[in-house]
Amino acid sequence: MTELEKGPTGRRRGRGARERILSASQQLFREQGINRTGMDQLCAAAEVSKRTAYQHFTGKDELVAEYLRRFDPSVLSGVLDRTDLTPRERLLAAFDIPPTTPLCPYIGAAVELHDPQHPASQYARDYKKAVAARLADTAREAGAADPEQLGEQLALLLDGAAARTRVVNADAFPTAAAIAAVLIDNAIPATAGDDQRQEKAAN
Amino acid sequence: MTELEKGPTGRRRGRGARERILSASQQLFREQGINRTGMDQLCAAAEVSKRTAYQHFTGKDELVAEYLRRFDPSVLSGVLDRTDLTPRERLLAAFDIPPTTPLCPYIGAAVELHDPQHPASQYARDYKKAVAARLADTAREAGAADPEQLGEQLALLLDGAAARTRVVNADAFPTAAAIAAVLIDNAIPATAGDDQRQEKAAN
DNA sequence: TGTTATGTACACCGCCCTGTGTGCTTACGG
DNA sequence: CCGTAAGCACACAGGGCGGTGTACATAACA
Repeated sequence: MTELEKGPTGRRRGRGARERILSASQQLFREQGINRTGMDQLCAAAEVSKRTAYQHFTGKDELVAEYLRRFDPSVLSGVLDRTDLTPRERLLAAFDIPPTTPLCPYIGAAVELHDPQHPASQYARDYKKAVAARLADTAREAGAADPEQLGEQLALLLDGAAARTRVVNADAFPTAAAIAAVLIDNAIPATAGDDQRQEKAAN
Repeated sequence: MTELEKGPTGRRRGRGARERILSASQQLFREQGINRTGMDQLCAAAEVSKRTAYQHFTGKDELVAEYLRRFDPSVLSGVLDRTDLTPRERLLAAFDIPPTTPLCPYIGAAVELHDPQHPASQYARDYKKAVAARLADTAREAGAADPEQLGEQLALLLDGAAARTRVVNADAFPTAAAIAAVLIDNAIPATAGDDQRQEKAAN
């Protein structure tokens, strides 16, 4: 990526600086955090002059908010939209995250910025609610008795796994997946599933 | 508080500056975060000269680490040590946190500092493991089939509730408590409990 | 009483941060 | 080919940060 594709729309004549900036943000904000990544370093990594960066974004705050908006299609939605899996399998697949992912950036942004009014914090809040809603949708599709509750529970498990992985420095997603399996099997009436019917002590 | 009690041990002749510094840390680090709280502001709040602060702590890093060490006895241990509750009730009581608590400071520190080698991060890691161990002990006492697993699961739920409460800006501990109830009832064999024996679909 | 540990007041340093001002170069589109 | 918008290089402002040096005040204890 970042191979100076000048942008899909045809506008912007030069070499797409904005894309490079956002691409570098993805990497640096994840690796180092938001507060510990200066604009100088970020512009250097993006091979963009600082002046140009501030012509694309009014300030770091706006850049951070825009950086957060670049995760939507990729992370979770892809899993929940897969049609080759049963709804129950999709819910469980949400916990099969590759061990490379360091920490949910939304949690990181909310903690680092520490201001609920910050646009990035607001977006993080919206996103988290949207994830819970999507999980609830899939839960409903899977025949859960109380889809909203199950969606909220699974969202909490995802957040817990992300946070605990960060703090303890060990992958906590398998534990979360085990809990999710119990919750899902408990929430789906016995008649709902077709092939997915193990006993609840899946361990 | 902060009424210049000169310290219980009798040592330290002046007015207890160290206590005031740590007391102010508790408040400011929680309210504003670590990175967003400068030493100037902290010293002003503690009514302590900056020079004195740096005579008590070699640097901000050491102060942060010491600040984290001031939670141990109060937060969770108190609940798990209560003898007037059954082990199962104690496990559930861990999720009855007052809505005042903003965020688990250990998660906040680990995210803000962003360096696993930082002494405060290491202490946060140790503490989180200790909490899981204590939960496992209580789980064993409650007769759980796999106490370590249940302890780790409950710890993950606590972290998830804390993180999600912060991001979504709404209390997530009731949801976590509901999950905990399911897990506990699933993990404890039917013959173990005496009075604590409801069916698993507690909802 | 005097010594010493403790705390204070205040100025100061160097660093890095976000953010700009100015003038120059490049690439695209007509 | 030229005009213009996009990008670049560089220096700098202004401020907050962590941290220190110096000289002075006070409290505890001998």
